[in-house]
Amino acid sequence: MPASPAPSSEGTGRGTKSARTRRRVVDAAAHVLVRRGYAGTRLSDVAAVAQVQAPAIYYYFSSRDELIEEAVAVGLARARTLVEEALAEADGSPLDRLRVAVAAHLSTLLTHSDHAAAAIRTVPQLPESMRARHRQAERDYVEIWRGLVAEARAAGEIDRDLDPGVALMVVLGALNWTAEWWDPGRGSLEGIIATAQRLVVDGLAADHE
Amino acid sequence: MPASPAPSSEGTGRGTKSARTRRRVVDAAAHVLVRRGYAGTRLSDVAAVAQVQAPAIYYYFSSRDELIEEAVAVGLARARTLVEEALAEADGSPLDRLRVAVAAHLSTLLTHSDHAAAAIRTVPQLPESMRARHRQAERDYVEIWRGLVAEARAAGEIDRDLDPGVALMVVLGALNWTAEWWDPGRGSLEGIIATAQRLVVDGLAADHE
DNA sequence: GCCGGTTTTTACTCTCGATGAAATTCTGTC
DNA sequence: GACAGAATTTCATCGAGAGTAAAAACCGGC
Repeated sequence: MPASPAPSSEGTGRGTKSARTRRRVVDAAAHVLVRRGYAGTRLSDVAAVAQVQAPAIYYYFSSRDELIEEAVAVGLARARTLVEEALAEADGSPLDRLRVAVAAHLSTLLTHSDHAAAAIRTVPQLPESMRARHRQAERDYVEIWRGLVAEARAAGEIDRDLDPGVALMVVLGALNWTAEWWDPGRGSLEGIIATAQRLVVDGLAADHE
Repeated sequence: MPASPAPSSEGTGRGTKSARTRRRVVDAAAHVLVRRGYAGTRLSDVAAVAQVQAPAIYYYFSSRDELIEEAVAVGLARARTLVEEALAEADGSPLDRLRVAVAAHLSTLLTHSDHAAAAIRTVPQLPESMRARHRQAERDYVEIWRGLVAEARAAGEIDRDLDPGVALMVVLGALNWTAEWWDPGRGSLEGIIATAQRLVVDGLAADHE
């Protein structure tokens, strides 16, 4: 992979130089992970993106897997935090809160660097041990959503005929998959969010007659 | 990857022994592709699943990439064929036809071996040259869906406020992502299909008051 | 039970990429 | 302006996995 200028926020942030390099490496790992998958993520590529020599990575991480695991974990944590923060400020009906979560999830996924995307799209390829450690975090995140759906359902705002568990996964799928095709050329982020919100809410909403 | 009994239809089918071995290899490739991604697909693993020695693969394919490309192409072609067949028999409103397509797409993705899933989930990781060749086929497939949405829209059955292109991708995402989490333990295939149909159609449907 | 073609195997090469180790350059401190 | 530690590099090792080559096993006629 040809060395490219290095994506997003890198190097710019606060902290010691060392801390910034470290962040650059993790960001680069996420960047490569999203495009090449777990097995395809070569340290040499990560290094090129982060603008260091490959062995330098070992100053910060003791193995390739450790780096990858951190990149993935950071992504999920970030998504979760942003969604929780957004929800904390949201009042309104349960369906409104769902709308807020949809927006937060999408904007994290599509703009906040490649971390969230790496976390979400790479997981299935991770070796089992790593995946197991990740699973709990994943479950926790889905739990937030499950809660939202449950509230909405309790409030009678959700179609009774839908299996809430399945419906939730279908909805999350719709959101997650956007990372697969969206780029700013395909329409504005706001446009996607609006479309997704409408689709999700109308899809879930209790019968409309 | 420990040699496992070999998935689905393999070896069973019609044709000369040679043809059956070949099919087994392609099926095995799809099987591994789905779980490990493009870079993670080792011929030794494919061979183990197909129950041959790794070099035997070279009797049928001249390179690893050629094998992978075929596995992916077969998957997409299969999905397309099944959806087209299902649509050919479907009458009813445009939204009904969409429902039919949703069912066909999902059942291909979730049951007809790993091919379709490999085709859909692996593509983004493929090296550019291979991907380019695949892109056209992919576009053709999406075109079918675009047509369905357009018809429904023309018939006034779809919410005018939705951007049809974006909405379609969101819908396809919801369907494609199911391959990421579904297994028979999570509910019946029919259950998923029903939920997805409802969600998709209600999500797209023209305003309901 | 022998033969030419087909299919599969065993034994071997070659390259790439993770990682290790030592050498080198920075950086701030006195 | 020399020193201790931090950060990073260059050089070297090593195993894994793609691909090759030649030998072996299999298979349907005869």
